Amino acid sequence: MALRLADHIGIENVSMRKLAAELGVTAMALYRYYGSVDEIQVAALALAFTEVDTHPIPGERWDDTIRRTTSSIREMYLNHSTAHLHTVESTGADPGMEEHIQRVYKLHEDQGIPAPILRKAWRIIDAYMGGFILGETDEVQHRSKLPHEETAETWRETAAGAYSEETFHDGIEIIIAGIRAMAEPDPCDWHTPEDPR
Amino acid sequence: MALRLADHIGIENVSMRKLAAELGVTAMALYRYYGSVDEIQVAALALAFTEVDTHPIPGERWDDTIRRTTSSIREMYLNHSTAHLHTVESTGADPGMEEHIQRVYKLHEDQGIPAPILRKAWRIIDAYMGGFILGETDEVQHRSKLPHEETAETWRETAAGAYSEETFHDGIEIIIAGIRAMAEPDPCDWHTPEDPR
DNA sequence: ACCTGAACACCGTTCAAGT
DNA sequence: ACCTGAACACCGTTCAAGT
Repeated sequence: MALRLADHIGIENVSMRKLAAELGVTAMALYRYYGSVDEIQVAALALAFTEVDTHPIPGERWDDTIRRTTSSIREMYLNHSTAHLHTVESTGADPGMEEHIQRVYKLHEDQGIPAPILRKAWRIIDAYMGGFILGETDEVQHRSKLPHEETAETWRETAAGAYSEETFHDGIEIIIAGIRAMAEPDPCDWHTPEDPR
Repeated sequence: MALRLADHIGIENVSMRKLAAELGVTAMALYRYYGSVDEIQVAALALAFTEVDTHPIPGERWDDTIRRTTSSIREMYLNHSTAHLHTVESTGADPGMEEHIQRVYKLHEDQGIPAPILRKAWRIIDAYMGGFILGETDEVQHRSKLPHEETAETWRETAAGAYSEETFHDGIEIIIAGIRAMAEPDPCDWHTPEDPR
């Protein structure tokens, strides 16, 4: 499959010809199933997203759901860091990605988060995740070939060590705090309903 | 120059051969000045970043500095939205980008923000900016060719309208609020010093 | 010093042709 | 229905050769 090949050589190097060769077939045969090489890329990305933990946990609080799902997404990208999935330009309009977005959205909707809060929270988390993953996978990529000076200035240190699990959670906590501040005076005790049956 | 050509055809379509033709020269001549096509891309990105407003304003408060510089970066990317600069993979290690990072970092350092606060704030803002710009420029790109259904479900609406000036500022405000919460009980009255001369 | 031409090893995609 | 071969119009990059 395209994702396995991407793990080996990077998604940007998955060409019609190489993928076809891997499948023991000619490149042109792939056009029966995918319209272009970009379509194969977003299909591989959507497949990777099926590995993300988005199942509902009865009684789970909304902020714990955010911590769990965002961590799972980050881990998925790290697991496939050699595949450079962050370089895939997904419009979000393709069916595989839509399914994932819808699943997470429903999770929070069912928790009873008011729609305007959810909208704003969604947007900032989406942007933060995208940026963090972009930066972190790039850094994982280039870390080894950096000069790694001991006498680095503070600003350089900050820019270079910008990505780690701790940093990721710091950001998520800041955002959760910001959402609480935004929702005031709502006590924010939204949570996944207990299993009704 | 490469940036002008990128504005016309998109940076990902700026090839050695096309750029050389534009300059009335052969593609191979460019290798005297740039080692590869990727080098030309980050040079174009660095050039675009010189358009960003990062000058110090005596007396300006730290949060206003954040609002000003982040807005300016976003506007720069929007001004060059046809160039798809967000697709450029910059390691941050190239001289042009380093200069920009250093300038903004010093701005906040001179305001007296404590180093640990600045580090955390920098990281989350960097990630948020990266993700927002990635999402917004992609959306600007694909907006016209989306189905644009009137009967869209809420989740789809949220994902689609995720990027606008208002949304951008909402996110920045949430982050600023989060930084204040993180710094407590510090009153956070950091600001650019008055001109000493 | 600076530029060129030809070449190499690739791409994505189309399309008529095969079974 | 599904796959192939050949072709087209591109790439980035190398390198010996020109002035």
